[in-house]
Amino acid sequence: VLAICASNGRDEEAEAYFQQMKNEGLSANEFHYSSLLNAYAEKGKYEQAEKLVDEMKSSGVVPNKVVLNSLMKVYVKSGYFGKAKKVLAELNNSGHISNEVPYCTVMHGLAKAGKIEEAEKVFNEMKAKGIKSDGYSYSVMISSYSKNGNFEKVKKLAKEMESIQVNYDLAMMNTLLKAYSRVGDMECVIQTLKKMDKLKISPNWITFSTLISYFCEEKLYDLALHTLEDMQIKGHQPT
RNA sequence: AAACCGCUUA
Repeated sequence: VLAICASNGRDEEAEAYFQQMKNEGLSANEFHYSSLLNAYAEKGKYEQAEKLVDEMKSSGVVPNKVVLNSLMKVYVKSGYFGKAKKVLAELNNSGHISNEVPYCTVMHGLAKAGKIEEAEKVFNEMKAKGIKSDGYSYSVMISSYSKNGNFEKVKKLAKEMESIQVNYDLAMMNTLLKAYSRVGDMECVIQTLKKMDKLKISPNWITFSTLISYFCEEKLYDLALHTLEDMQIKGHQPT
């Protein structure tokens, strides 16, 4: 049954099996709960998810961090940020937070909803807790700020990010590049590119198209063309 | 064993 739930995982089938289990008086373990909860999370059925968590608590199953994490995801998805933050606090108190991921989930949700100040609060809280930040959180914040047009914040965060040791990767670089191009800071764009080169991070087509459109905006058509050629050399198709 | 994050109107 375990295997069936997991591999069918995503759908109503899992729910059906779960019901069947209960009807037969079998006790569900946390594995069952989490896979089912995930199915709910996927569909944004937050009431169901909430009920499930209550149920599992009352039946003595301890919600592990995966479960709580999934629950948070549902809340964020449905716009219940207050509840999401409560779950987050719960995670905190029980010392279940091993990384920044849960914070990022909330932050991202807040940022997407345009509640950037809230997101920043979460962000600061995270830092205050001394949770190691490997750059994902910065990515989230930077891109939200650049979307919001808050360029000072973008720069500040970017600097801050550079001052700590972060694991740069492609998505990060793309985030930075996009943010810089929105700010229109050519210097930083170039610097970022150099850094990419140094770190042997190879650009993908998103990188290229970000660059090209930025260059075009800056009327640097030669550069844009050059970038385009580069792109083809690396085997990317221009679209 | 399972879930989760950032470039996605790029």
